Amino acid sequence: MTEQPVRTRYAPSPTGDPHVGNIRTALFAWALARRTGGQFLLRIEDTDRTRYVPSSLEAIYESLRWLGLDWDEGPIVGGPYAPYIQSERLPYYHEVANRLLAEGKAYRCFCTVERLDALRAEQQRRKQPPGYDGLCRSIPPAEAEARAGEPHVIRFKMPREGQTVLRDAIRGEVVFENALQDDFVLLKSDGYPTYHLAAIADDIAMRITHVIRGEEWLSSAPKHIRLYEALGAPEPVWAHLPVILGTDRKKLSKRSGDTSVLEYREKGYLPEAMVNFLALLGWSLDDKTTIVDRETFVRNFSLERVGANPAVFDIERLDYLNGYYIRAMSPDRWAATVVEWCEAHLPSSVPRPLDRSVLEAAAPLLQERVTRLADIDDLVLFLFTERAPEYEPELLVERLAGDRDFALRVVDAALLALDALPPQEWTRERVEGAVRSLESALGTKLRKFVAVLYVAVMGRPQGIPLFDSMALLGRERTLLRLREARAKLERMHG
RNA sequence: GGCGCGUUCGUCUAGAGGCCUAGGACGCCGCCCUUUCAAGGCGGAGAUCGCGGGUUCGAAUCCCGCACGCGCUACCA
Repeated sequence: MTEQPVRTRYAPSPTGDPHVGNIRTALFAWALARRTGGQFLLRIEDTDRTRYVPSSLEAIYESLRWLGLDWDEGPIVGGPYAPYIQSERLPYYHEVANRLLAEGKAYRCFCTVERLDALRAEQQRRKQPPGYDGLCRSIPPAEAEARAGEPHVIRFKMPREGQTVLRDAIRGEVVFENALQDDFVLLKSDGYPTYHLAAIADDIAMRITHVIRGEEWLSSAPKHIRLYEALGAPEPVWAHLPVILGTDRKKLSKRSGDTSVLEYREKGYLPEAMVNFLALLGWSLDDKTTIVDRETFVRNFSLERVGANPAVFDIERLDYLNGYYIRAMSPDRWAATVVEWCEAHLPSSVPRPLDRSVLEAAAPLLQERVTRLADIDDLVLFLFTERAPEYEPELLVERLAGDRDFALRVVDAALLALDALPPQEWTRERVEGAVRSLESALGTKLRKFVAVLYVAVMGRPQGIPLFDSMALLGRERTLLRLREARAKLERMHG
């Protein structure tokens, strides 16, 4: 509905790698900005020096880049409201706090941490709503100014009566009793602002029109609404996104599964799959659509179609989408993806650079059986080793009801038929012909005995098609592996 | 404890009073295809719409209560 260009922002705090729930918020904020032809900003909220993790800055940029969420203003790219890192904007927050102080909308509080702790403990013991009791609110301004050199914080004067109404784009009206709110801290004693001050002061300064954030902020919305009012700024459109839960229905965290966005990249998930997955976690296009590419998402996104109920992060849906996008790739792009992935992920014992022609030939075979890029590893490793990857002899007869003698006959027959193929005739077609000839030689259907050959060649009973595998492997390595399999079978009996 | 949000197949969801004997997708089961594994095709099971009251000719859809889940309750974000 919103056709006016909108300004949204993603404002993470650098306390670690961005989590999927967090990045979903970024995705929605980004989509709304793009959809309306507005701007999407990135702002770093590093006002808690004790939780600061330097490496997370790069992780934030990398996560956004990976998913294609480009920011119009923010770190690196700059913008008219720079700087976009809060620790570089301290003077501005002091200015805002002082203005509130001067207008009597805030006050200095000299209460010690000890008193606050004791107060909270007492309130809990008496089962009273916790919160600052407003002791320092009554200190005469003149006295407070005289004591300005002492350690203190600056608190906001919340109204003590009446209600504050939040009009949320996703949840409708939410009413809060002012009597239940307390005078929250604006400026900490270390001179840094709290989230409340910094976020709102910046949202105002940066002309943010739509504040899209997680549900965990819903409870503090009245504080923010009152701050907007005190600063004489028009309220933005608020939208509190539901939380994302783990399979255990608890808020997604390290305990209930992987949460770091970058970890999904390392496991071989495609950004387009992740975007599609995240887009449908809380938002829907209609009653049928489940494949939503980035463009479709942007073109159709609206806050009106975002649900208010928490969603479970179901990895199986992500897997499905990832497989879908892998199969949807053009053969060329897929081949390039395979080469790049293998160069970076095959064991270091495999010499580089890898043989591109082998990987390019295997690519189409991989495309229809890979869910995550990491699945490629086990599927192609056998092509880059002299012998078959290590395997137990029992594996050779596993699908033959343990019939060792039969397995031996299969291998012998295969050896005979394949050895008869001269090197220049070692093609997929001829290999297939040779192997299929075993049907009559052994008097059994191919499917009844191929498993032995799969294991002999690739060390596992399943993988990419056998004839292609043998063709790619070449005559010598194939025969070598069959002979080794034979030796294993002979030794087995015991 | 208080305040707030939420509650449709196992999961993501469609549904904004009659189109719902509740639709789609993932997953699951079966069949087909097939050199393994997949992929693909076809079909199936699966939600008395958290529970209880209302309002209405009629409620998944509106109202109230309850239950449960989650969030917040810091000089953290």
